[in-house]
Amino acid sequence: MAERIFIGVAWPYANGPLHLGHIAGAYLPADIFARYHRLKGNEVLMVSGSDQHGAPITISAEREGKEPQELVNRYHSQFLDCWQKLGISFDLFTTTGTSNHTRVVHDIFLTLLDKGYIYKGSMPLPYCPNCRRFLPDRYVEGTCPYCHFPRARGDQCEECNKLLNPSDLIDPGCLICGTRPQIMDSEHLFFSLSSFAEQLRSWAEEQTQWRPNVLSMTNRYLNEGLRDRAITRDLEWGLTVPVPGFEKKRIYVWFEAVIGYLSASKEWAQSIGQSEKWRDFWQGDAKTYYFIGKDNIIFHTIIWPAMLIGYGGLNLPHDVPANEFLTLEGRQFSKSRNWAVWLPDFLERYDPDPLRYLLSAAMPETSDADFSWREFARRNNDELVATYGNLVHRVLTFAFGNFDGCVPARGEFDARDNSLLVRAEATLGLVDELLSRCRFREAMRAAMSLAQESNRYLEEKAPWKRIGEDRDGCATSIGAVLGAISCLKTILCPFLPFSSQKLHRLLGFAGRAEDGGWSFQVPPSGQKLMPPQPLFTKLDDDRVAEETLRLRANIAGYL
RNA sequence: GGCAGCGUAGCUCAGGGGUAGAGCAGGGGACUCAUAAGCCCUUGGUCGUGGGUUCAAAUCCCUCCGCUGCCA
Repeated sequence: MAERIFIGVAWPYANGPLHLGHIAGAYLPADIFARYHRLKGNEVLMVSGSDQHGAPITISAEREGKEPQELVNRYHSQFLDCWQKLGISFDLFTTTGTSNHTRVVHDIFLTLLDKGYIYKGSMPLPYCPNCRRFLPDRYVEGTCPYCHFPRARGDQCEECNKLLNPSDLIDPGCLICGTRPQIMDSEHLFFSLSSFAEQLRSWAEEQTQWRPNVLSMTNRYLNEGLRDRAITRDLEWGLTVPVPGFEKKRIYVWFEAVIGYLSASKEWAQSIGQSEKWRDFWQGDAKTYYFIGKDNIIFHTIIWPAMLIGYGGLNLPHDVPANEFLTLEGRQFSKSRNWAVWLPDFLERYDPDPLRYLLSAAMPETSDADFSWREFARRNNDELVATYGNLVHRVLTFAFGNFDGCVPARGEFDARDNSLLVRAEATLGLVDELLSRCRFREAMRAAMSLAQESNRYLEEKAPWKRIGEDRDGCATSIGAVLGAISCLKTILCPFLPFSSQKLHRLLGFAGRAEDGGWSFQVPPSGQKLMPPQPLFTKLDDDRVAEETLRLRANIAGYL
């Protein structure tokens, strides 16, 4: 029976390009999961969008002398381009800048206000007497009390990474004019997170499918006690507050961004002309998954669920398979230090599937994982090319050259032939089970071990020897191994969609590799093969050296 | 500073009270269809340190060291 699967993916912040850490953390696993479920015949809705509001955007824009909207538009189109090139198959990738989003956010805001979950209060905040405005944390700069870095921000010191309050800073100043801010009370609206403590706790206790890191982070937060949070800010850039007296304030970005999952679903439904269709994915027995990095866990297991409970009538997250972090050559990715492999840059020079392979095989599922160019080249050359790519190539060139470019007519399978095909079928089942539980690394390993088994089979059958003495037996072996390869094509579809499509065509199939669904498609005898081409190419050591040098050159400019 | 997690073969990691595992790298071999790829065999580790519980600890508990994250 077909299931309905909603997949929400973290909303990238539109003030800078994406790097490989974002992909490994959320976008790739979400896409693998979505493609897998579509292959299974399930109905999938995968959405996300650019997060366009908040102080970091206005600061970046001011630094570049641009309007926030201009900056945001640039990164949004860059994101779209990256999804297309990397094969991240969103059903909709929108933005928080749509009128639809505002409408949905205001609806939730006003409903929570009506129900008493949002209330007025005041808090002491830095105020610049010269600019005559309250300053968001990031608009206060001063000397870090810990490391004495002279330009620490009011929320965090970029030098030593300590979290700060504006009042911690030595000699604080307004980021815009430099005037020393005063502390004044400002009226804001608060979300009564504490009202949901009991409901959240009993709900979280039932979520045995969650990963240990997600469970422990959530429990720790619940145990510390939930505090109400201010959900408005003294900013101009952002969503308006639909409450009289708050015309000059804006909704705090984390509060409205998570609502994007719902507003994007409604926008998607509109776009296909069935405006109520979003309900299929938010109500009833649809399952809801959120793919995010570990820094986002509590927003998806505490805050967003609290908002959903408060609003009522919508499904809570079924699973939040948060990944740990990807490091780069052993160090944290850092935007401010330019220590990163930027995705647009990467995709200009490399194909998507080798990256998808590496990040699947070394996904930071249970602990942090490291990306290095040397490891990328090694896994590409020694695993992807040598084990899988070469298997496909050696079989296809042999079949194409010896059997008139067709899948040969085969005889009866013997025990060995059958054991290979049984193994292929079993791998299809194993990967199915692993992917349904979001075990990506293990699933990829299972697929690769089928490729190894196929190579082993070939050594045993040695069709290159038998072609002269036992042409029929040889044809049968080639038929069996073509079956195994065809099965691999399907299994790897979620991970390596581009090369699976290429292999689909090379095997002589028409249409799309996904058309057959999650099933074992054996190429029929007589099917015309395409002239073989390698699926992947090797990366030589010079490329590794060149890329590593490029990385170090980038960071050198910032030290 | 508080709280979690991690530290296992040269590298990347899995396992998790009962004679140490995988892939890759290293060494040897047979083969040649294939992107000098693939296949077989094989060398590597007192499982971070010091204690404790147990008949038995890499696995449980505590100390310490190192790394990472969350919170202040």
